[in-house]
Amino acid sequence: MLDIKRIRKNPQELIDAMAKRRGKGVDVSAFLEIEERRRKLMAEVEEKKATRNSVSADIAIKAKAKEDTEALKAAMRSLGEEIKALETELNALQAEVDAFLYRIPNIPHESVPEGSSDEDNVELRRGGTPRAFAFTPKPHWELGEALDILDFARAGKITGSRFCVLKGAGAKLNRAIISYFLDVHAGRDYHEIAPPYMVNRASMTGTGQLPKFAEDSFAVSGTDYFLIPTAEVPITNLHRDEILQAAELPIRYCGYSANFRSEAGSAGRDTRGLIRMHQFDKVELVQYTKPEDSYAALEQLTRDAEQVLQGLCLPYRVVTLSTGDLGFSAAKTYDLEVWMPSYGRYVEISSCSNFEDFQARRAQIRFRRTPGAKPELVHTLNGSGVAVGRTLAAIIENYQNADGSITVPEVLKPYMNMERIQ
RNA sequence: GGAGCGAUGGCUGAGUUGGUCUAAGGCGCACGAUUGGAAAUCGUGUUCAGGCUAAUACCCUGACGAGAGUUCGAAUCUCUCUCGCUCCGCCA
Repeated sequence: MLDIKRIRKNPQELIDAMAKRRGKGVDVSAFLEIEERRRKLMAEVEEKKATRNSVSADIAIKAKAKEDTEALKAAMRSLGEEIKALETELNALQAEVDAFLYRIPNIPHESVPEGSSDEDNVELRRGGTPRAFAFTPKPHWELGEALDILDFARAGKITGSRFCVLKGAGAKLNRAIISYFLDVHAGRDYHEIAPPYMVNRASMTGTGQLPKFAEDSFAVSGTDYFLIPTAEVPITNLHRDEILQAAELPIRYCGYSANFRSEAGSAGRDTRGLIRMHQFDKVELVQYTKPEDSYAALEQLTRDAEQVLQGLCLPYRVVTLSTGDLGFSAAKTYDLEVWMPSYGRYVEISSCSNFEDFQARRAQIRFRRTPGAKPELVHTLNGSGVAVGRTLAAIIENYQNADGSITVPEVLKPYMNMERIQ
């Protein structure tokens, strides 16, 4: 959510930002008109309330002095009805203003390249080199099924499409990846969190999944809970409605969770393999920082995420998302993309974003610069560190051998107690 | 699922025969005094949001878990909901 005062003061900034995002235009002038009416009406209501408050105080004094207060009470009765009617109108306007504010995306940072889509993302750097295979590499779903470590058919039977059953060494490899990621990050000053996999509506609103993207999440029937689409939601909401102390910042968390996404609108895309699942594992990194530190933190967070790919010796690259590809809540995002032989290209495996105060304003996460100072909004950041399912796929493909076996990456051997999966 | 109790500021904790209550006291914190310096002590101050505004000044409005109601007036009375605790039941 953006600062309404900032929009009032500089509507052009918002108009320009929306143009850069190439999204459907938000009608800024219509918004400003409603907001103007809201403020006028609010002033009117407050004035009437001030009258009622002072007269009510008079009534108390007169009643004590045994004077007649019936006339005043009658006058206040009708004033009360007036106030009630105006407040109903005011609430409606407030709801309109809120609905608008909750659906405006964040303003991209000035360093974000302008563009219309992911084709305009800018490559920043690469790590490792795609392996030159002496044989024709197979996709991970073929290798996985042949080794009987991935079972899509039975997942389809017991649940449905876009689910997968991991078996034997596949399940173990998945577990090894999670443990390795957590050990790396928790060993570098990220406090480990094991969050709930369901959250309430306020949490989903706090990080920006609601109200605009309700169809992307799974709601739990009979409750007001949602399955988390990412651990970002519970971990960023950990400090919702809190005022932190400056000395506590930056706060750095890492956490593993399963993630659930409806993948509405992606029918037909990535239908084979582990790339696009309704349920997938991920280790997430989250930071809360002072505003002036957030862009340095974004660089660091991205490096921290990259480290596990380097550890696994997986070829990857880092791209800066263009304004057209930037997510709703983010001001700036770096994607980490891993080399996927079956796709013949780099595939997103992590998304590292600075949300500035966009989520903090929604979730009311603040801090005091010095004891007694006025609370200010923190900046929030997060990044995958990294997606586990896609890592599993990348390992299977990049570490495959001519005979269809998979060599276990060096750093995972201590977790696996095996050299290869065959 | 059943019964009972509770939710107040950064924290703790009064206030529930409705009326100068944003709300005592304490802790914490800030500033000052004291001190060679510190501790201790003393004094003063210290909620947040919105509106107005050049203003983080003044003034006005709102907020005592959330929402609705009664009333001239609600932390206080009524209803609904959420969360927490205790006991019972069930259960990995």
